[in-house]
Amino acid sequence: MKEFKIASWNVNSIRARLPIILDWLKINNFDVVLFQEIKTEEQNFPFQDLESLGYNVVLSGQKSYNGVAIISKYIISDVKTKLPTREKDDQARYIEAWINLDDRGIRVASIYAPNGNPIESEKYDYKLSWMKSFYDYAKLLSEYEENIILGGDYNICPNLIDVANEEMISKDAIYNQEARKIFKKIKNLNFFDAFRTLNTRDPGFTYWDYGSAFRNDLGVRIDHFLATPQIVDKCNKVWVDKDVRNKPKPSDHAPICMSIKI
DNA sequence: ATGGTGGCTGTGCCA
Repeated sequence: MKEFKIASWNVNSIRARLPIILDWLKINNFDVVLFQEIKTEEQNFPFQDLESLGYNVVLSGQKSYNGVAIISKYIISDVKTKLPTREKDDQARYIEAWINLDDRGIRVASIYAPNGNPIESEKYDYKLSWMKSFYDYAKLLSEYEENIILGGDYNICPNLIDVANEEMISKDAIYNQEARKIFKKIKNLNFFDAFRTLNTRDPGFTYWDYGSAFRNDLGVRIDHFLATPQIVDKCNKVWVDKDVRNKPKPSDHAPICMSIKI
């Protein structure tokens, strides 16, 4: 039995956020972190800074947009840098790895789902198409009955409890019915929304727009851990680290964090 | 908050 701590954070450029990220890692000492929107290719990724803190690093990079990474204090194997149900997509929105915990392991994925705004554009069609591919793959994964954590920026606000006020999202692709329906279907495959399972009242916002939104707590919960029951049974806490959203030059997202006794 | 911010890139696009 040991404590395993994992976080997921949309950093909105890993290079612009590097000082904040390094300080945060030193203080919090997570075993695994899933990053989204690293906004860089492999050649400019700050490997050394992260490796010097004791992390193994894998990533699927892209210039300017998107890009996802996984860092782990444990050995990483079985890496997939694309959704197997969507091999041809050239946007870097998915990376998966097996985290080797002595005699056991956890399959983790860092996902960055498309934002999809505005509705009734090809970007929204792309979002739905991507989410359907993700659903198809989640269905395959669900058959293995493993320890699985699918974490990241889903760009989906599941319910009205997950937003400060309804007006903020009424015409937004993050709250559009079709996208939310797919999110629900993934949960019906036996993936639990870990934050909402353990926190029934706390809104758990993970994103606040730049400007005055954080000051006024006009947030929305769009970053999620979807986890198999094997994980949720061992999970004792899921929380959002709001402090780091209040630093100078922050990301517009705060990390979602989870602690498991495994 | 269909941009008043912010990060890249390259003089606009994306969130």
